[in-house]
Amino acid sequence: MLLKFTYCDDCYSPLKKALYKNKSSIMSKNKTIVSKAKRKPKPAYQRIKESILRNIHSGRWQAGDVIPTEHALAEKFAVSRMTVNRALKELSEERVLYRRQGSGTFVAQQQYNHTVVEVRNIAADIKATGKQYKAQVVSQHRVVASEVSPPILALLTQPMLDDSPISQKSFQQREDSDLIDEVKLIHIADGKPLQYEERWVDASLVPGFIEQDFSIVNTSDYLIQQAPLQGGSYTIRAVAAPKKVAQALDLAVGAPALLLSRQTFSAGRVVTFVNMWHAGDSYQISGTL
Amino acid sequence: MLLKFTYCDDCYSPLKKALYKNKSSIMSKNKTIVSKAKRKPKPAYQRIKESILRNIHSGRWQAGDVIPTEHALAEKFAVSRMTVNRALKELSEERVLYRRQGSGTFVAQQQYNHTVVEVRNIAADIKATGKQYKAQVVSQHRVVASEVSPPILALLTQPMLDDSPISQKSFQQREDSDLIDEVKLIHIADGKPLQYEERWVDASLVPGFIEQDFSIVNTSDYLIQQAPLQGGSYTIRAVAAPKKVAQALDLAVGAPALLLSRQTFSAGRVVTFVNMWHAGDSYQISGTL
DNA sequence: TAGTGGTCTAGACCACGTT
DNA sequence: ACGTGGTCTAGACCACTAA
Repeated sequence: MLLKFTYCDDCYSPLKKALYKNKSSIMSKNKTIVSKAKRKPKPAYQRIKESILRNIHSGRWQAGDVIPTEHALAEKFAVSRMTVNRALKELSEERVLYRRQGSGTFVAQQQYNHTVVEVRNIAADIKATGKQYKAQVVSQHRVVASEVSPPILALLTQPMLDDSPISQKSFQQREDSDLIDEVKLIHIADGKPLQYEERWVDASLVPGFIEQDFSIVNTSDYLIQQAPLQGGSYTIRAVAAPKKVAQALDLAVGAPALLLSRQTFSAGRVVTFVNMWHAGDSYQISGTL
Repeated sequence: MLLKFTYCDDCYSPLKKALYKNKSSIMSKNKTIVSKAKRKPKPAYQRIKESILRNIHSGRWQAGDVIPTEHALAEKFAVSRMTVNRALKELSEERVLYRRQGSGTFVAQQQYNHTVVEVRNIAADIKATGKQYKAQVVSQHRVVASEVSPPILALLTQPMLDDSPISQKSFQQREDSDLIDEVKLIHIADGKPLQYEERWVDASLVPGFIEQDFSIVNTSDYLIQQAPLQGGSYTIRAVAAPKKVAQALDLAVGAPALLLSRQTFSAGRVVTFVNMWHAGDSYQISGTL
């Protein structure tokens, strides 16, 4: 007699049930011999995830399809619902599945077009490569809001993106008399200028900011210490280097520069806005997915 | 008499215990009156997360400090250990904490310098904004590897990053006679060219690729369907637009362009390498953190 | 060896969507 | 009304780390 187990790649559960049944203590003593197999038992939720991924990659489950319910999978894999729940929750965090309460769990559209980039602390990055890091302060002073150029002031006043952590409405108007700390500095690796940083900080939110020596203290590090940051928005653009940037980075005016701009929020207000300019030929953002 | 509840921001648990105790059915009937308060009860794990975050932001718990054990927190918040575990697991996934089995749970270094960027499918993005999307195929043909320019061929042969999902060593050499599919096309939104895409594909890994009509089928979408992608590497740079790009995007030669390059891997080989060029003044990568 | 986190159970009540 | 996922319990065994 032949048994076919189509659709059931790996539902076996290596002596799980027996082990966790604290009620079945009768048989537990004389059965422990059965499986001395040394291979580390992969966590059940992992095996479930892998099985689901196989079903998707093989095409058996197409994008948009409903997959079996938590109850059904729990029974199939002979595990508790919580374990299945963990597998499904992680897969939906990984955007392989999506879940709708009351409806079910579905296969998501495959989206390997999504690229996740990580932009890091430049000082730490330079030091990590073994190069000598130096920060040169170009200017550093406290001004009243009315002295800040309107486009910059706007970015200190309202979010630049619609889906920002803070809604436009909840923003409060800035007074002309508000104090803004302004710092401009150059980050240098082995003598080569790598980044020109222009930063504006709401002085009322980070009182001691302008007194720091930014050739020693990293601006971001200090802000992170002082203000409980809640989120931020950023943009990455390729721009023609304006004169001030060209001078700072030792470039020709109009040369391509990578500009990373970032707003950071705390307590419903913009704590800081920063422009980070990089020479196009000596800086890139990279990573893996 | 005065009771002080220092260090205990929100350990109260809104009638949780009673509700879940199916044993305490004696008192359940005449006590339900107590809290008709309509405010939606936030999940317990959320309240625990928020409490921990407050402890960190207030400076009570410093980076590197051990925080109370799961058992202790479970008791403090009057919840089960699994619930505390969920809160701590999520916070460590969010890099607020880190955990070491056998040692404890610690406050991580705050790293809001890390910016995560998401680059998406441009066709879908354009359509999502309500603009009319069009793809114009510039060229499309199959060539032997020896005809591909050496720098491009290298990117089809080996990973461009050290921390790529595939190690350099495991890479196999490419034969001159290997077939490469090459496609160049322009992505247009409401008549304005937004992206110039140059793509090379290992023809042996994606057989039908070159026969597609890429004015209809998105290159990435097709590849995702055909090959089980395992990962990728990318770089983002600001470059001066070369002539071919300038023509395609209607730019001046040398104008700043945002270049996103990406390798994608499958089965230990590079499936595809793509250069995506964008006019600096009409394209930006943005997001929130 | 004692204490930590990692995983798991076999139930439970609830909010939500579909019918 | 019913079935789905969301959350939670009060235990349990295990692997790991440190004393």
